[in-house]
Amino acid sequence: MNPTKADNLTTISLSVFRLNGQLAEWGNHFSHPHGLTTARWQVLGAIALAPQPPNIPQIAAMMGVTRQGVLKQINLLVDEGLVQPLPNPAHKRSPLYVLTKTGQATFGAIDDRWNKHVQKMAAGFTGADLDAAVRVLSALLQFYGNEPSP
Amino acid sequence: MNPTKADNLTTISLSVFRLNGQLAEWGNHFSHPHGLTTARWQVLGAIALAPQPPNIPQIAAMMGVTRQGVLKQINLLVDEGLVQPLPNPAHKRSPLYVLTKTGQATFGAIDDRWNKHVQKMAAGFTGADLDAAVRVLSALLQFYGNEPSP
DNA sequence: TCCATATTGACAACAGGTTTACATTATTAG
DNA sequence: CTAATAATGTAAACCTGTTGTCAATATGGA
Repeated sequence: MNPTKADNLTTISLSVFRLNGQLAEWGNHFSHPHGLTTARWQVLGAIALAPQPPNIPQIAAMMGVTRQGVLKQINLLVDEGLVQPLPNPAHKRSPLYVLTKTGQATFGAIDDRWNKHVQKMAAGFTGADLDAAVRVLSALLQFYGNEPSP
Repeated sequence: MNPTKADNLTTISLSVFRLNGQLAEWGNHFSHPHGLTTARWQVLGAIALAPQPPNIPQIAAMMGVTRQGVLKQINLLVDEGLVQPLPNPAHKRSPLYVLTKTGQATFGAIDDRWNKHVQKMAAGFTGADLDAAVRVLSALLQFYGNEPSP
């Protein structure tokens, strides 16, 4: 008998756990030539793609993690010279963060490689399947992001 | 302009990271009344659903994590009386693990609740979308599980 | 049988993240 | 303006998982 819709939701949940681990490991290898890890790459991306220089809580909100978690990576990225704190005129204790010249070059290079990678991968999928997967994952994010568990 | 297939793959990748965090947190709440965490629940499930009592490396392979990671949870589950080591006739140092009476009752109860949960959730999705999502995630698992990153 | 190899458990060190807690700074209500 | 409240940075403890390392046990080929 075919899997029910409920069975598929279980499969998807388990796949997310497993794929998270695989993606994080793959990302560590992928970003290693640039001197990054998956975590630092994501923080770099959050800063690079923000419409305005963000502070730490804004980066955390964008990534869906806690500000304390972001803090560790930010401090490392500042030490490494990829990210630079700007004085925040609106909040003396909460600097805004921007990429340094080096940070921009690094993120530009890895983002190019990533885009080439997904363009290659995309050939293996139909547009309809990818659209459906985006719909399903977005709905799950919406649900589990708001639902106070029973 | 509509997102390209490559854009959707990027969206899916970021969604997996974020959904992993949300699911883990939700699972901690969901399993808390049973005295479990998401991690222990998964280990319990791996043992419960194995066709034969597994040893630690087999559980790790089933879950896609390292045997050392499983070891920590197993030792806790044994201490809590949910899991029991059996002497392994085929390998003196590698016991097989089964659920205790308590472990079976606990897993049965939480698995029932989970199944009720996904059955409710399933109403919000079309069968076609869920099938497509399973296809996409399975293909990604296949790819990232085998690909030595460039 | 005996030895090289692989498997496995165990432990330590590390990475990434969360929670808790506290001090400092902004914001807002009164 | 002042006092309560919220937001933020910072640090420490913990959870989960990884890698690296070692010792003990199986396994298989000579």
